[in-house]
Amino acid sequence: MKKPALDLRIMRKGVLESAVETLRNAIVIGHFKPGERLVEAEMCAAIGISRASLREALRRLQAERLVDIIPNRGPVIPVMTWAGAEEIFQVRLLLEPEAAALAARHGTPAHHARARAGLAAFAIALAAHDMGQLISATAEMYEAITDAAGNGVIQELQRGLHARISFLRAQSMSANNRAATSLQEMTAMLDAIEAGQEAQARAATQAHILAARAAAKAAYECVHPSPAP
Amino acid sequence: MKKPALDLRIMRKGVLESAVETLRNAIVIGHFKPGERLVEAEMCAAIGISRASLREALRRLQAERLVDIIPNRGPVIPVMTWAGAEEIFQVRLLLEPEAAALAARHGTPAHHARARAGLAAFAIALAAHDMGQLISATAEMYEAITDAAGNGVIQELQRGLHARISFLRAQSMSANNRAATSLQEMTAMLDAIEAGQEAQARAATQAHILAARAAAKAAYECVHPSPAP
DNA sequence: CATTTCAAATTGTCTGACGATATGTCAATA
DNA sequence: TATTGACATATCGTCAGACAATTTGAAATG
Repeated sequence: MKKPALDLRIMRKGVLESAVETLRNAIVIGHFKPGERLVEAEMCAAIGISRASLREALRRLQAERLVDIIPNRGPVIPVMTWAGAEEIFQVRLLLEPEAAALAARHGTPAHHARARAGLAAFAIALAAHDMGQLISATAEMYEAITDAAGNGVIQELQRGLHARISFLRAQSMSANNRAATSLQEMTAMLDAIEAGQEAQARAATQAHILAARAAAKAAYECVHPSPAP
Repeated sequence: MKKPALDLRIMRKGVLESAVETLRNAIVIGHFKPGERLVEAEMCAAIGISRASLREALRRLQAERLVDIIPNRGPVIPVMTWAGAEEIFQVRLLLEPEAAALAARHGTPAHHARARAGLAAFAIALAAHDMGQLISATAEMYEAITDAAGNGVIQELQRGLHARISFLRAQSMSANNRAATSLQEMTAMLDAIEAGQEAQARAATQAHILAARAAAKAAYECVHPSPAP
């Protein structure tokens, strides 16, 4: 009994783990511009870790497709074409309605509460125009839903897909009043899930994704003015 | 003009990249037992690279869920429970029939040829009882199909899911004469895809996955005799 | 037999180094 | 002027070695 006793082993993350989270968050939030290079030395200094550790972190993010590591050029924030984004929406269209249906069938009150909390946070962030919170609240809500669905693989894939289009989401959210209608759609999803109505949950989720895709496309084409050489 | 001139820059993989492939292959083939620890020092010696490089490789594989890295214990081959495998089949059931349908719609003769070649390799490997070739041939065929489908995200996810259950497949293939019937099912898939019959391609793929799941379950329960404490 | 203590094994992280590759600069040339 | 070539700089790829922290198995102890 020589240890400080109060070390409940909770939250003992190593330098590496924190670096991954820090970087992932920075990328998802949009702190780096697409195409921007991440010079290793600079990152080391910024985060305060050694190059070896940083590179390990980058490998993880590379596998998550959150950074591109170009041989002999180093890490780069990937540029997302609209075609690429559309592929992701296409997959979301396959996964998430199913997840919603599963959640409607297997969800517990605890899950519903958590999802509602996420939704509430979303509403608050919406009023506060806090883009960062908006995104993390969305993530939390989906986390609760996929948790309720009971399929860890879907959850994991969903997480990855969302991360990849997060900055697109940020744009489409800020543009228009997309976030407001998004709130309504998500509310409909949760309503159906809580009511245990699988078909309706599926439909609501599908509608939500389609709307999100449309908004994202609009936002994308706004930022990327259709070029003509 | 000091370089060997004939180095068209094609195929210039670094130590790291090759290490990832080597390890991934070894794991997928089943060269390591589930739960087995991968001691870094040993791996370095075996592959012939530095610890730094090895750890970077392991991080990639960790993100792909092909190794578990337990804090202060190091890399471990993940143990796949049946529940986990079933989750994967559930997701495959969502992705692959759709991919087959897309392939039926967009596939070109070149794609079909490649898929057929993969299938042929599968048949050969089947006759030769070469498990390794059996797995890589399957992978090649699916690669061609998802390529034809034209959705890179589906392809990437599919690749990852297959890798994860590959060793399970190895078991179910060897057991029974699963591989033989599998060959028939895959032939049916390709037939439908080449004929451009979307609905049929979807159905055939679904049937194939369901059969594979059943076989995998049988094989799993055979290896893991239902325990009773 | 349960518990404590200790030493070996292994990981987490850092530092420093060196060749290889890419990219920008600038002069020489057609 | 535009193209080419040569050089310098920045950065990456990879390695070797070191040291503290942690896990773990075994010996020692009560």
